[in-house]
Amino acid sequence: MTQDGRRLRGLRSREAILEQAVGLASVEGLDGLSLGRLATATGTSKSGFFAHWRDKEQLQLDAVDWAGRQWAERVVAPAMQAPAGVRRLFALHEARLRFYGEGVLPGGCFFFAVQAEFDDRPGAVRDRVARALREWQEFIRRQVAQAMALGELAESVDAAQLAYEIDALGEMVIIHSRLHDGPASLVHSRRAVLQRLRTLCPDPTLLPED
Amino acid sequence: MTQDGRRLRGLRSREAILEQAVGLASVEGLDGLSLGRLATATGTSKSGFFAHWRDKEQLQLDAVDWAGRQWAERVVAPAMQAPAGVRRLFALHEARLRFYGEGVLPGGCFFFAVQAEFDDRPGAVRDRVARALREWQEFIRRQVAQAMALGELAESVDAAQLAYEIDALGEMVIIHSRLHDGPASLVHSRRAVLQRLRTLCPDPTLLPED
DNA sequence: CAGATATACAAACGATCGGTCGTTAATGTA
DNA sequence: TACATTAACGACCGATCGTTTGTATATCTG
Repeated sequence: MTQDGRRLRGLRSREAILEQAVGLASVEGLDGLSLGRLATATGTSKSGFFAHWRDKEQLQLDAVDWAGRQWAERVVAPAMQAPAGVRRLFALHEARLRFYGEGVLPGGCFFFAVQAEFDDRPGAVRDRVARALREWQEFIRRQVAQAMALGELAESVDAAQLAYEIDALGEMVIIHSRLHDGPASLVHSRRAVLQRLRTLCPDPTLLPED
Repeated sequence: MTQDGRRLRGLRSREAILEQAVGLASVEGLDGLSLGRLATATGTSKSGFFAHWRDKEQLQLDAVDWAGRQWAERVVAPAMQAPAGVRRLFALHEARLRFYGEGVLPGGCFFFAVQAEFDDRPGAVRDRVARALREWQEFIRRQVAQAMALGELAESVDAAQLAYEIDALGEMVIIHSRLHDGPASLVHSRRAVLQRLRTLCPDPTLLPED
């Protein structure tokens, strides 16, 4: 093996720290997360972080990337196994709800917490978050367009509009499930998207009834 | 006049401080808002706050109430002038979008910022926020039920489900408009709710076409 | 093996945090 | 008029914040 000592250990602890950081940030935000608490949670020292990152902002930027990769692996990738079109579109929404429902992150959703924190605070972190969310929104829009091309959605559909609605109904789960409804929010969100797609789909049998 | 001196001045500055606090909290959250910055913004001293509130949490609780009153005056009240039923329901959504679009609060929406901050943090503030949002959700649900009773919405409608969808599409505007789309988000949100209501309404002429 | 590099730490820095204390002056009450 | 209350302040407290410095050591590179 080429490297089994310092380098690998460094990578490992780097990954471990980022995982903890993303988890904690999903609860208290990326700025609300203090280096002191992160050190306690990872069982290391505050000053040790500066061997990996120049300052807190660099750590925040890497945390955003890490959360994006986690989302790609745990939400996007599973959904891509469904056949392209309206089924994949709904699989995407269900994978998202599963991600929330399983409590993968203690705060529910990293990006929700972070965008609420940084939407009014200019800077590199805000730009990185905005880009990630723009790519996600654009990804949904492409799935809608593909479903239209396959004839699985009415031609009258406005792809950007439908993508906006699906994303809104997904994002809303975090707010509602944590603050009052609990699991009822998941049901509402699932049903809303399902019925919306079934209405627009010439062949509703492609989708579950309920 | 019964009081024109110390008492009234106290009330005035109390209100002025709360207004500033709600505005700042819509940007950086209720906890992200520090007493030092609030003092600077209001042109007073930190220690002066403790003549009005026992500690920061009491100020936060009053800020939640103040924001709730502002919402009632600037969103609910105007919408109540529309005739009951599906028109009032849509007027409610439009009043909300107007509130956001006019930039009444520098951060867009107080409750959005605060619920993202406190949804995972037990305590009195979280409970107060949760109650306010539950009442708001319940208020929308009653408007849906009333529209159904008036025969302006199909009987097959699930009131809680529709209320959830309308609220989700309203809340989402804050995220999207601040982080990427800008005004396009307002258009998407308006259209989504309008078309949803028109589909469910036996007499779509009650609502604008677009 | 020698020297550079990478990982990690404890200790301390100035700044800022929420909060306390003592004081002053204006006002309301008896 | 005498006294209690209220609004507001400056000075200061201990805690915590992000960050810097210096140091020790394990690992790579030559």
